[in-house]
Amino acid sequence: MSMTTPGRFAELRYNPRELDRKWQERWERDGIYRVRDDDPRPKWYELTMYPYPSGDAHIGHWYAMSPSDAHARFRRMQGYNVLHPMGFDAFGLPAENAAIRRGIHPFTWTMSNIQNMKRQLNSMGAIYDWEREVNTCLPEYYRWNQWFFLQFYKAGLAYRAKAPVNWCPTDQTVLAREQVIDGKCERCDTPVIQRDLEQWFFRITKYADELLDFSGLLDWPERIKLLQTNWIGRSEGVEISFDISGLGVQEQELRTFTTRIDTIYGVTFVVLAPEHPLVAKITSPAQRDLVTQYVNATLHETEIERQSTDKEKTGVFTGAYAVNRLNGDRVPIFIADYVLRSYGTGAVMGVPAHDERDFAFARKYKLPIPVVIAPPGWSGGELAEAYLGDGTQVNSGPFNGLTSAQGKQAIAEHIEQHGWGKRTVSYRMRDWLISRQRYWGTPIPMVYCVTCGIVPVREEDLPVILPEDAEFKPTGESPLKLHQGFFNTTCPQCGRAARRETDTMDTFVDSSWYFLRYPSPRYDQGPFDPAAMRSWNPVDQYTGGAEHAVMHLLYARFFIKALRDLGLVEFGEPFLRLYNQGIILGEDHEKMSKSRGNVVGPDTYVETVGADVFRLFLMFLGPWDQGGPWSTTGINGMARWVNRVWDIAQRDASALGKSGDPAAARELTRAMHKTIRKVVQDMDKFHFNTALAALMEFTNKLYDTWEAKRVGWAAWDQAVDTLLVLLAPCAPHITEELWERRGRPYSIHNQPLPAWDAELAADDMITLVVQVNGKLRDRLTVPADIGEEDAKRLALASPQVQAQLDGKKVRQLVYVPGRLVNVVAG
RNA sequence: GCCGGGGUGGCGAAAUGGCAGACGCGGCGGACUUAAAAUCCGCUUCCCGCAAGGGAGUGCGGGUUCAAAUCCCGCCCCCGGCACCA
Repeated sequence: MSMTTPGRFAELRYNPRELDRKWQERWERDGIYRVRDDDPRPKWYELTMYPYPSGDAHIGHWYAMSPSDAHARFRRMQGYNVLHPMGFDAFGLPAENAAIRRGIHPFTWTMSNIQNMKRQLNSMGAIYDWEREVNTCLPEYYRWNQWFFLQFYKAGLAYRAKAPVNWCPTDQTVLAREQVIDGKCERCDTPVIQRDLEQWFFRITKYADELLDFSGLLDWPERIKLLQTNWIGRSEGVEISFDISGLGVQEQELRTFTTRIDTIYGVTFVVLAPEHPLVAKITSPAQRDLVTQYVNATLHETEIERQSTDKEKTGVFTGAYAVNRLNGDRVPIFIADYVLRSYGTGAVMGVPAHDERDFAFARKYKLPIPVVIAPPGWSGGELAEAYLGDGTQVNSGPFNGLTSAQGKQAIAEHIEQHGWGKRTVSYRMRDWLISRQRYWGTPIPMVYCVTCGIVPVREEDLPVILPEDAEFKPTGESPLKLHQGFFNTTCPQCGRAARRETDTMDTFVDSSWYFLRYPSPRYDQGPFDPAAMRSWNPVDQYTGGAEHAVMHLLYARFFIKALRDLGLVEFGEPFLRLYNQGIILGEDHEKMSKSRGNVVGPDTYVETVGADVFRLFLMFLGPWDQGGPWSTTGINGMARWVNRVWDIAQRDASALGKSGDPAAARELTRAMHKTIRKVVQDMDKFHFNTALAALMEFTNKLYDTWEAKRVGWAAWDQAVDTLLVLLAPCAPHITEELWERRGRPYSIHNQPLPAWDAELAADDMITLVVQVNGKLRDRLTVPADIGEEDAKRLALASPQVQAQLDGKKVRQLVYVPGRLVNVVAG
């Protein structure tokens, strides 16, 4: 792997390696970050998304984890009993690929990666309590995935069905959705095609409406809620059937879904998805060859080809007609690949005048385009393009003259009265396909018996252990299929020979409940100790990348709602507050990836500048939620500041004398209280960059104060101690060292956060800004409690203002208390 | 195409109706040094001016307001997500 190597850095006044090691060992020995469930302080569960153990932590891991650690430490110092655990999302594809390519067993590969990543994470100096570590690839964890699966199966939330899946023709395997990038296989770039296979699903759509309700959340980014809302894609409409009783097939009607039932009188054709089950039945002998050809062509189309919106609409006439029951019109039935089998009923009514796609289709196949919703000011002529807006119903029989909004209501009622259809809701979201034709995952605990059919494994027989002695061959077949000892089993019901399900679960199943496990990671009577789980969950603050908006975050919300309905948890939302950090890009402003060779590794930085400088630098880069390109320029500035803190904290305050100038002490105290306020408010909102800027300013203030030699040692010491305590969450090692050197009681991390006093933070004198016609003309230093009359008088008296007025008449005086006077003249 | 985020000095960025550019990087100057580095101090948006001072300025164009980076309308560019969902 090529890595950007750091250049030369400013020399630190201490040895960061020794200091980091000293305190990490001491904290570990004393167990100061060990978390107790029975601590009387209020609990705070602050979680960051656990990493996939890829082997080497990169800058992105540090960018996600060191600020979240600082925030958890901040809450800790605010007086909460904080649980901030860490674990590993240890199942997944890369381990299996390593096995195929290099002959290392996925377990060995994963565990050695975890070991290395733990070393790297420990070098960060986080408050992780490793006694609570969760590792999803161990049977003690994944057996509960299987147990949940069985509960879901019993409750009808897990089911098996035939479904189209993404298939990579080169790798000869099914791909997960997230492995399909722009319609291509993420590994070999081969365009993916669709195949129908028997798969296991979780019935997430049952919770679609509840997942749209975010009222149980305390603070989530609007953006994520919007992404989930759009992903779920709820649309209200009408399922309306067309009469096909004249076709001589078993089905008497053809069901379509529309959100524009007001346009029903404008239907001039009906389109089925090529995979629609009716296609074979209704196609006329004359059209059979063409239709078969089209269906086959569609099946061989890649996803990108089929889904491309710029592609010209194509379709084939089936030779059959359907009757629009509202007006008795006989309209042709087509098949076209732009209609999706999986949405709605897999069939749509074609209203060319009021739908862009139908318009293009009708143009191409010379179908009529009657207007049924008159646009405002419509002359009665032909439309140049589809009109999608509201208007007045025309050519709509008894509904003429209504607005389209009224038409929607009236026509829907009319249809329901006649039993031709009903108002219904469609969702874009599909059920969650959890089957993976992979080895390195949780075996799905199901057995196929010739006599009994699909039979669940008995709960007491869990876990279904992933066999270690699997053979990894690049055939695309799961090693489980080839493993006789695993594959062959007996039916839990009748005892006869049976075969095991060889698919494993999507790893998003693991991450849907791992946060319930941290409070009791070794518990073996159930997925979690109910009391421990309850004492911490739900998660108070979750942090992680926004890329998980419609996957992990949505799946976990579903999972918890399902567990609630199974009576396993009492709450309906797993994560009360969510904050998304941004993404750190490479120096080339591109996403970091091994293939681009722009990956930055943290280890060299930690070795040269130490954990604290590196943590601080990442937090100071810019707003945490924004991310941005990596750059080492500036890391020196952080080392320089840390040196200044190092220096200032060790100055001998007795050199200042006992009693200083009270005014100078007052000024230092004021700066201190302002700093406390700013830092506490900013840390609370994850605004690390501005919190650190405030601490830098305060450091500069301390330098000036020392030079002036006007404060006594008591005020000085209090200010320096405060600086260290405020800095401690972000820079845990040096603050602990300096705290000790200053003779303060161990540990700084057990100190309470100081409180600010608004009165002590208040200014005596303020700068009164004086504007003339909105332009800055003067600044006056005045008492903070100056009255309106005095302020206006002083402003007018200003020579700068007088010069600007120059005979002009003063028309208005705008006074903003404590801020400015604007003289309006003309 | 639709949805979301963003556009401010040479650079990372502050400021969410009231002093634009806090803090930091880089740069320039000074002190210390035989010298350099480090450190400390000062300056650093652009233009005019010796200066005092003046003018312009937050992607572009308009508007609201005593006052706009901030609010409103129209447009351009960058990043992310979704993308024939009827």
